[in-house]
Amino acid sequence: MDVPLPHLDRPFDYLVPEALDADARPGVRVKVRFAGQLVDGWLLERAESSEHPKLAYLEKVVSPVPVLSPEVARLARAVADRYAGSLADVLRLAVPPRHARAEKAVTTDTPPTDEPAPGGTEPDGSPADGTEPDGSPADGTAPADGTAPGGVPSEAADAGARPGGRAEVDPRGWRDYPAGPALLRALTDGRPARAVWSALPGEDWADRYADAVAATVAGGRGAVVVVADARDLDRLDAALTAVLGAGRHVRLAAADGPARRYRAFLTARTGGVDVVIGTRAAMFAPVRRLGLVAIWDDGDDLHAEPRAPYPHARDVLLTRAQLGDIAAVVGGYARTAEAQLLVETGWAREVVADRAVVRARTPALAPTGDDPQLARDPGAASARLPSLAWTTARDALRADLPVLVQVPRRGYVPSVACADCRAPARCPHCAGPLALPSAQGTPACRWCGRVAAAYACPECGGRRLRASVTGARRTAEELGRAFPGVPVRTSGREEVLATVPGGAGLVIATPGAEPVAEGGYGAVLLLDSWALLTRADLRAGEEALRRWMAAAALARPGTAGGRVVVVADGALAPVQALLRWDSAWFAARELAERRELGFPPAVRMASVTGAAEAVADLLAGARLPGDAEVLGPVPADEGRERMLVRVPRSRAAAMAEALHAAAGQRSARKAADPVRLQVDPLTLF
DNA sequence: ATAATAACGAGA
DNA sequence: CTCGTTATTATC
Repeated sequence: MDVPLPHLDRPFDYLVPEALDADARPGVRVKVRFAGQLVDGWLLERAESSEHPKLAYLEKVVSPVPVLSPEVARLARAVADRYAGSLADVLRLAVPPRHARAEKAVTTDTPPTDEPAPGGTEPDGSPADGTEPDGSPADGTAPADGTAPGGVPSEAADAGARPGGRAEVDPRGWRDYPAGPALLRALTDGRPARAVWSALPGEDWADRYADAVAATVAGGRGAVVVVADARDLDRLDAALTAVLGAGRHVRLAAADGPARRYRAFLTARTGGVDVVIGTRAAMFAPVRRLGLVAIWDDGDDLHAEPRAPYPHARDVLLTRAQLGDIAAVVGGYARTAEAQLLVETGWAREVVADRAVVRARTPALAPTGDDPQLARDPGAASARLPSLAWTTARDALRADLPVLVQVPRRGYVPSVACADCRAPARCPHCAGPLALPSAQGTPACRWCGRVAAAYACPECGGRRLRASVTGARRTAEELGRAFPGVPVRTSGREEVLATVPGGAGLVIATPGAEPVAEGGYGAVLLLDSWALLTRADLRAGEEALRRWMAAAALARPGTAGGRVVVVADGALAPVQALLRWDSAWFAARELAERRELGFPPAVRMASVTGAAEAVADLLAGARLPGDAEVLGPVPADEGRERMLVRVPRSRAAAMAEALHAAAGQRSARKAADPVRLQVDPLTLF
């Protein structure tokens, strides 16, 4: 039933009239009379009998095309359960709106097929097992030991284990990673390998993903690859066309428009192609014999769906892999704490290069203080640039190489940090972030609301606090004036450049919009790091490192003259991780810290947002697990407030179910005030 | 929205 | 105890 009300989140039985018998197959859209009115629905299953005494008849089959495949139906149910949401909400995300003309064009003579994936997907079965995608138990049972169910096999272990002379695929660039060739072989052999991939600087990630897809296709299976934005999609699209040839894959992105999107969706659904790439709209793409799901740059917040129930592309893909014995690759230049958890629980193996290879590929990286007084060079002074940054840029331009300058976008909420050592100020009680309600006010926790009157910095004992963030844009523009005669290009919100030519030139870009330079940049300057590092966000450090690595990865190797200057204190952990090009180290540290503080992904959290009484009402009705902690309330937008519920990961399913049931009780008695439920919200503050 | 069902209370 | 009325709940 296509109604999002949580108390109606279950199947309903209807009689199928004779006339609709042929068309009424599982997966079609239908219209039924429900509570006196016609509503849209999904035909999930045909059955001989029903428990229900008096049934109404199906009103209409909207289209005979069974757009909802059994695999996706099962996935959608699992995703709804994980995120305390309704199946109808997930299906709205999973199946794009129907476009009649596109449907006519695609479904001329290609009937959809529903063979289960070789891993054994049962149509309409209950969840395969109680394991979360990261290998931790969903409830109670002991965690799996080190033997990963589908880790990347070692070279020795799988020699000769391949079924009858399957095609070999050239591992190409995957040879740079010791576990790379084995990963590709596993994909070709149809084994559910699971990898967390740390890409080398300068790596052509799109080519590597194209290789992985080609290996999967060579083994007779299909693939879904999700990227964050249109630019990454274009790049992957080109790489796949080069490797697979044209017409072997489709792209699925909301930005491509309703008709093209639905056409691509149907092409995949009807088996016209076995490979779907796209933005997060593609995470539910129906693919025959799905053998690989992959995501690039899983730390990008575009991977988080902004519509209920707010699923994250990485988690949807991992759930998908888990349900269907499907291989999974989570890749990026930087590693997220979530990916690190997959590695540490043994659910996935890491695919990383040896340190020697990393060193050979990495540009020369250096930190510099952000004190412009030190700048002796007149150009540097006028640009308010640290001397090292200025000379590095000048040298690259003299060598006729392009220079990339990364400048954070304006508009970050300034958080409060220690004025002496600049450590973010955290609540002594719950470790939430402190904020200043007014310029002269006392700092208060944005989580638990407690006032931290006598705050003392745990790092240095300092008692003074400061709010950071300085004018970033202006610095970058002045930079252009510091190098007269050099062409300046900008890439940002309005206009995003995909590539720039190889000669001398300045490129000023906001994070995520850095163009690829032909031959690589001679220098990359990472400015105003404080704006990134002091953001009031749990992921500030991780996010800063991710953005720096994405920019630094575009520089030439140090051996070819590539240099990166980060204007930040070299002692800070994210800066250290950048200098050593070791995001695995940082992710492990980050995850350990979050275990300590009780933050995701070490625990599962949910936020409940709405009018104060509504939030209290929902939580009062929720039969939460005994070890659940309720934090808050803290003020949210528009006079609403927010509470956080925290449980150990082993109680995640129970918490989601309890919250969904409580929301159901509220909607059943038509409680007017809406309450927003978010499991693993992207921002906790 | 509407029908069923449960709850309630007045009158036989 | 029964019937009619009203609140509640489920909605094939």
